[in-house]
Amino acid sequence: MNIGSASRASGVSERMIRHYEKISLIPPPARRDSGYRDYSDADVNRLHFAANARDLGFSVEEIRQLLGLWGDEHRTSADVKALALAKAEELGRKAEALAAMRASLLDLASKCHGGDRPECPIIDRIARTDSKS
Amino acid sequence: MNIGSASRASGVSERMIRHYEKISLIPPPARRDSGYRDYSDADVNRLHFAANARDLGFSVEEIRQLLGLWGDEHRTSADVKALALAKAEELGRKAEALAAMRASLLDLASKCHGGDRPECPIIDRIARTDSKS
DNA sequence: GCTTGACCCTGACATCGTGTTAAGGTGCAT
DNA sequence: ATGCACCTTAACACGATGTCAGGGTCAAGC
Repeated sequence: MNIGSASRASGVSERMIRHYEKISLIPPPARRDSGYRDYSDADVNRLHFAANARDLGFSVEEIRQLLGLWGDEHRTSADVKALALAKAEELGRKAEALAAMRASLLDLASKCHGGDRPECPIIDRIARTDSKS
Repeated sequence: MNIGSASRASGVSERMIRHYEKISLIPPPARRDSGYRDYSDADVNRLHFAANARDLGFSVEEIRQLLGLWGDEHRTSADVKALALAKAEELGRKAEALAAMRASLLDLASKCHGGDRPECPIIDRIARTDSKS
């Protein structure tokens, strides 16, 4: 299977397939005489696994860990669970940070009449030297 | 004022002050005979404004817009409010996406006993070809 | 056989915000 | 005058991805 088909079958762009190969996230596939990459079904499954993990917010290095655990006879489900919970906590922290920024902006906006005069508490607040609200 | 003092006074790292100058986010400061950058209080205020906006989650290009509005005699507070509300919405969308990923992970983890056996619904789910839960 | 268009190859540059490091010049206090 | 803290520019790196350029390959239709 050529890279284009593998890309469509796995949901990973051609660009990223080549990238994952370069950083050894996936093993180099077979090559035809022409030099074209030739992917097996197992290769495509691996790519699909990576795409799914990426969609769950895992970084490339974490995907590397997960790929190592995937199909490892000696893995324990505790290993995987710990990874998932740690990632969940990290995502939670990021989401909270964004929500806090959003709340600050909405608070500022609520104090701004929004008319065509220049007075604007948003700008005033951003310009303040004593940073905190 | 040298760049180190300006950095401490504004909360922008020296690295980023030079970067902001290179991308014309801030005007080039005066130079001493030695070539050292020499910042005025106005320069520092501008940097501080940028730092505050950055902390609120604005991108460099958005900070450029805000700097244009800051001190613009003809600005309307509606301009600024629209920018703030658009940014708040964007932050909200990002936060929701992270929260959704987090929920998926927690859901998977709750179905994983976490013991020392290899059975693991997390891995099984990530490996599935029909992506969606 | 030849052309055409779709596909593939590698390599390089861009993004965004920031860190780090290297190799050198300056300013000031002892 | 020595040393240390500070400044200068420039370059390379991250992480994940896009895009472009300049080429080779393959299969189908003429």
